[in-house]
Amino acid sequence: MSSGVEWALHCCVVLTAADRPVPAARLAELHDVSGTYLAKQLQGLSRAGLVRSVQGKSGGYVLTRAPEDITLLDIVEAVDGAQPTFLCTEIRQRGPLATPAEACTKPCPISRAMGVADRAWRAALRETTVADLARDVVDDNGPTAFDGIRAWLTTPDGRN
Amino acid sequence: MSSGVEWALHCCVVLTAADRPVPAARLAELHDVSGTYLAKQLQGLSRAGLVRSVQGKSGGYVLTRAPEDITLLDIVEAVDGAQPTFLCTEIRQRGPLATPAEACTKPCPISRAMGVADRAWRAALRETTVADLARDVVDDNGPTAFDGIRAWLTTPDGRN
DNA sequence: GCAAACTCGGATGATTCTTGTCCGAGACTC
DNA sequence: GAGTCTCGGACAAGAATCATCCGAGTTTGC
Repeated sequence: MSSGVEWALHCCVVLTAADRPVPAARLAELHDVSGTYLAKQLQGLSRAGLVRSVQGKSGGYVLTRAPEDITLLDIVEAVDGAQPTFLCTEIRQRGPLATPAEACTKPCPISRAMGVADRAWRAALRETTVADLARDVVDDNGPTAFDGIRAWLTTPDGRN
Repeated sequence: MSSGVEWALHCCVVLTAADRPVPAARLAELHDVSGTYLAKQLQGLSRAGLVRSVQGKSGGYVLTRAPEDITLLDIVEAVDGAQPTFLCTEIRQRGPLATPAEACTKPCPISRAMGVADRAWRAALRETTVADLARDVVDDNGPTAFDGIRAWLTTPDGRN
């Protein structure tokens, strides 16, 4: 799994605390990661409609939905793509004892079993929302956890 | 997910039908894949103890356990490694507002949620055994499905 | 109304991991 | 005891990720 997913997840959580657009560069500085590359992940979130990009001088990214309506699966699929973890290449149709194509009406048993596991994984990701994560953060770090972040995000531009 | 996993899974299923060691090259020919590379995956299965390698003239690979005692998870972890799909890089401890290390007694909420999903995926893979897959194959392709494979596998060496 | 500055977005290159290959060590057969 | 076939680990090529740059568009302030 690409590490860009981790960055995107953290960004979505901190965007919960922001009440105005936050530039990608600022999010990158907060997490101490490559700003230009984080921008790529945010573009993915933007294409998926999870965040809205605001251009111009005081632009940046804002969540489009309420945190309770954004699931982990939404973010993972937005960044890493929605393709299943296991891709069946139909090797049963190859080789000297290949199964004829007309007999392959349904996916092969291996593909089916992997599909079940893939759906279980996605179902688990769908169970957790960004709001849940934000609540866990305050449970872990205290109710003032986001106050400092909100203040830092909205600091005009001065080096802190 | 690496495609070597798919090859290894198919190999384990067909090894169910073999009653003597099958060389890697023969398994590769059956599936029409790179023999030298398939050998690499089989090495992984061997290290994990799922198959036993027999050297010498009539050597090859044999399953070490009964098919109903080999789960999909065993094979996936043997080939792809047992590392979790999501690796937390602890970016909460980086940047200007880094969480102090002494406050990080437990994994961050994001890591925990991803861990839940990862365990759900693995639990699903643990539910299916190689014996289940073999049974599904005969359900799909008829009771004689493995007869041809067994005969072909045990054909001495002649081009068929 | 206009210039300027700041933002995102897609096109472009380096690095790491997967994919694919090779040859040597060891074991069984004859 | 020689030969032949097997696996096992070390060695390159290709692909995907990771990282970067510059241009298009928008808002801001004058």
